[in-house]
Amino acid sequence: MTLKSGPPGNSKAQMIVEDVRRRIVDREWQQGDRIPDEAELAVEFGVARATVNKALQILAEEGLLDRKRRAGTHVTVNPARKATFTIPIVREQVESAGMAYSHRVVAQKRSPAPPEIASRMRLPEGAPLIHLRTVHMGDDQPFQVEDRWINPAAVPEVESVDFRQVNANEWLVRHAPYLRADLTFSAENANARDARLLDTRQGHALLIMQRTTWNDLGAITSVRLSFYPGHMVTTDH
Amino acid sequence: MTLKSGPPGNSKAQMIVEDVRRRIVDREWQQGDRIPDEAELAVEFGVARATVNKALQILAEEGLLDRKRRAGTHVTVNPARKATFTIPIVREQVESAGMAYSHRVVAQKRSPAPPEIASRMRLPEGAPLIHLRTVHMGDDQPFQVEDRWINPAAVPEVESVDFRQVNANEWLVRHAPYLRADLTFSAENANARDARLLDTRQGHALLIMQRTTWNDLGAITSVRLSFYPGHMVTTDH
DNA sequence: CAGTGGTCTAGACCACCCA
DNA sequence: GGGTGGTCTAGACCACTGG
Repeated sequence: MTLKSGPPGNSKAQMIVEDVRRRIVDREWQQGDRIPDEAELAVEFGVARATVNKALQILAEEGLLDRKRRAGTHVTVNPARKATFTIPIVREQVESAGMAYSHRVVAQKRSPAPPEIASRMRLPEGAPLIHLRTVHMGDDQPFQVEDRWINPAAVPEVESVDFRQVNANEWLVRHAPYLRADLTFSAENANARDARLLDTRQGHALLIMQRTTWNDLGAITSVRLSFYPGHMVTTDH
Repeated sequence: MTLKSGPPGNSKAQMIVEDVRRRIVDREWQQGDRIPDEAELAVEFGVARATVNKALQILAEEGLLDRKRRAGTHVTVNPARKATFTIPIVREQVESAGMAYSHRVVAQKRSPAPPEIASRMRLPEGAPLIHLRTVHMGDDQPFQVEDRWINPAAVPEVESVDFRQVNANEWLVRHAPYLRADLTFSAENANARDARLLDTRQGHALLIMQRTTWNDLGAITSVRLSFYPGHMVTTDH
């Protein structure tokens, strides 16, 4: 068999990905089955082994295949598949919804790390940090409350920035690339301050996204985003 | 320069990934800068161009680099980076927390698709579906409420399964591989039924995860998971 | 149109690990 | 020990697009 030229999957590797995925979805190859090895598939598809290898690695990353040396390639039994989503930049998010973006810094001060933040950033309790609280708005309606801690030890230039004038989110994105990030979703009832800042009722369920980033000097920033009630976060397609 | 053999990054491509990422984090290459082309880097690192290509493609997928033919490779200006997380299997999640898993099917019946579900599954309103409501428990405490709609048109075998005996989550995972999935996070105040099933107060903020999957025959299933208050979902590292 | 990334190939050697 | 995937290479041709 050769690759069907069908409604193009573009590259040969991509076409093999789609063909193999289809065989799995159609249960032609069932969960747990061992599939032919790379050399056989290379002959079947009429391509080099490296091309088959690339395709199967993509499917393995997706979680559809399990690959082991000597044991061969098997269809995953419990395909606990992965989802990806893009970490949004608030301003772009607001503007892509057709609204005018603005933000307001509610508080900015130096402050020693409280226990919870220190643990999340893996810093000693009481480490000197900068604490910011910002409201992000679309068409002057509150959209998201940002509660951010920044570690000057990891980003020395931050000392001289006035975040009342520059959006912290974007300044950090441009000046402090990170190596590693943690991201957590949860839900909380709006407390009095959240409710006031978001212009909503106390007790309303809020989607909370917490993110901490690190570079080689340590934690850069830890931020807790509270979204306006009803907001949804969706994975990429 | 050749690759440092350092505290192994394993493969050459992976070492190049780490070296380039470090140059960006150290701001040796700044946002917007054009970096040397593949051929130059291949010489610098002492490897074949294909190896550099693989490394740079990984960094481009991560969102750190922008690559265009003829224009070359640039450091992304707004690195809206991606996060991935693994879609959990409830039972494994409970058991990995050291608790005994059990589940209870609260309701199972055939039911025409209500408007919201039909739209989410891209089916005509009123399409014949199977509706399941299940409570998942750890050590006999409610952990998650699952509200699931299954489309027999996409998974004919489902007609003969008794989900009181078999966990729907796992049965589907094993018998109905999917091609595409949607995933959405939001927060809602517990309604009376959620509160009763989760053994908590009405109004408590719940993290909601909604997922819909498709194969080539159409939507397979759409499920709405309500987590016990305080639950967090975290990305992979 | 020419420089750059995208992809493929044939071959090679290696690393792992099951039998 | 031997079969399998993991990776690399040198070279080639192509596709896109910026100058």
